[in-house]
Amino acid sequence: MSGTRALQKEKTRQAIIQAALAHLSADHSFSSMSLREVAREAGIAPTSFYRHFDDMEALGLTLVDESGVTLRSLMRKARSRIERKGSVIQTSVDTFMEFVEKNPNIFRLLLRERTGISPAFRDAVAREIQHFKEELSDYLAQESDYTPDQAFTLAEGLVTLVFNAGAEALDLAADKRDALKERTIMQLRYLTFGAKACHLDDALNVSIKAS
Amino acid sequence: MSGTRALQKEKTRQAIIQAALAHLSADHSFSSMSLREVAREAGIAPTSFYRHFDDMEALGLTLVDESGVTLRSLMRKARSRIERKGSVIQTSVDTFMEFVEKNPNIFRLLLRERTGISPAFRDAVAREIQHFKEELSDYLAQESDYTPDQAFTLAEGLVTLVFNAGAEALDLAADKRDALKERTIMQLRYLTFGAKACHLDDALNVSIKAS
DNA sequence: GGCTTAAGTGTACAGCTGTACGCTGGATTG
DNA sequence: CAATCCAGCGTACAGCTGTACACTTAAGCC
Repeated sequence: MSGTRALQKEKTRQAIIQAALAHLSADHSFSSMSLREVAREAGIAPTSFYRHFDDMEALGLTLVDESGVTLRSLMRKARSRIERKGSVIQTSVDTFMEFVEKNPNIFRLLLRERTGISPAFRDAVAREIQHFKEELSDYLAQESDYTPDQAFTLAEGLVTLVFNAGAEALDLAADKRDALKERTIMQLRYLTFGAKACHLDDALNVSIKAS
Repeated sequence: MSGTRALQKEKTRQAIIQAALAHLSADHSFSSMSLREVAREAGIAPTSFYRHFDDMEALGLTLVDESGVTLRSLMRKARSRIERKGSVIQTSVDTFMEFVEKNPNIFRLLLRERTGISPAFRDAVAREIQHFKEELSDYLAQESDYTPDQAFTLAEGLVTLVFNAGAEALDLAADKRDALKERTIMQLRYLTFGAKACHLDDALNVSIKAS
């Protein structure tokens, strides 16, 4: 029961995971990656792969799950930063952009498999993003007094804008990245301000919606 | 010079293009499509493919260009609808969603290759979307009196939200699609309203930005 | 200390891929 | 009419893929 065996197994399992992540890049996606390629990179025989995963799809789903863990720890970090410093929007964007810069490959994985070939992948990524939206929605509903629907609509918009900015930042030179970041921040402000106004509006039973 | 020959050539060229488009679906992307597959579907020998395109990438770029044509005709249509009926946001979303529903495969192509493996593809798609942003930006700047920067920032946000909604609509049942459409419209309203407010704000030299 | 279990190996095979090459037959040209 | 061109074909080949199968060898167990 000491687990010399189990320990070694876990070690090569991690080697496989790391090999797959390492091979991700702008010019190499997970779906274009072969089982043999991963095995080669991990330093094992192709057939040994099966001792750890049923097939490449199973490995991919594991990667998505792992990236979910990373993302959620990121969110917790952002929240504590907000509680210390205040500015929700600025902090969120900074934190997210930091994540994209530090984990471009994980982000690329999510980005690509979100619209990829495998239904299981698409679902897994969609679930991660949905988490993101819901957590932000809860936070917003609690801070201001939006209705649940309004909070979710706003949160969804914010997440969409930030996520997309991250995607564009990936391929951008550092100087243009700052401009993008600024535009994104403005867009988030517009959205938040509009939501607030519309909320007050509803409360007063007036309508700006026709505008 | 009558062109029986050239005519036939154009015909099989179109057959190739149509074969590629027809084979696109939720579970089959362009990048996962082989040259032989396209040739089979088009009813020609694999090697005949080379009489028309250098390789699959060249065919892909052609498809992206064609989709650009479709998109731009779409925009013109939307604009004339707006001039007749008025509501910018509602009309834009309706038109775009109609496009996505009628040309899911073209939209999938753009969506996937935007984050794909090939730099040429990514650039081509980015250029199409940039067109979109710029045309909308011009339109906004002309209708209201935003500064060019503000107009572009707003346009970019709007395009991002609509494009993403289209992507999500692809995999959604019809009943949930309506809810998504409604949320998207609200988000666009928030964004537009916030931009307007912020613009007036700037003009008066006050600041809501700290909010 | 012997028996069992299982992670990792090497070989093998069928099926797919892109594409080089030489040919054919009908349209085009002079 | 004869000469040329060229879209489309069939064959061929090397290189890659996933994975079935039988094996070794070291750890775990009684």
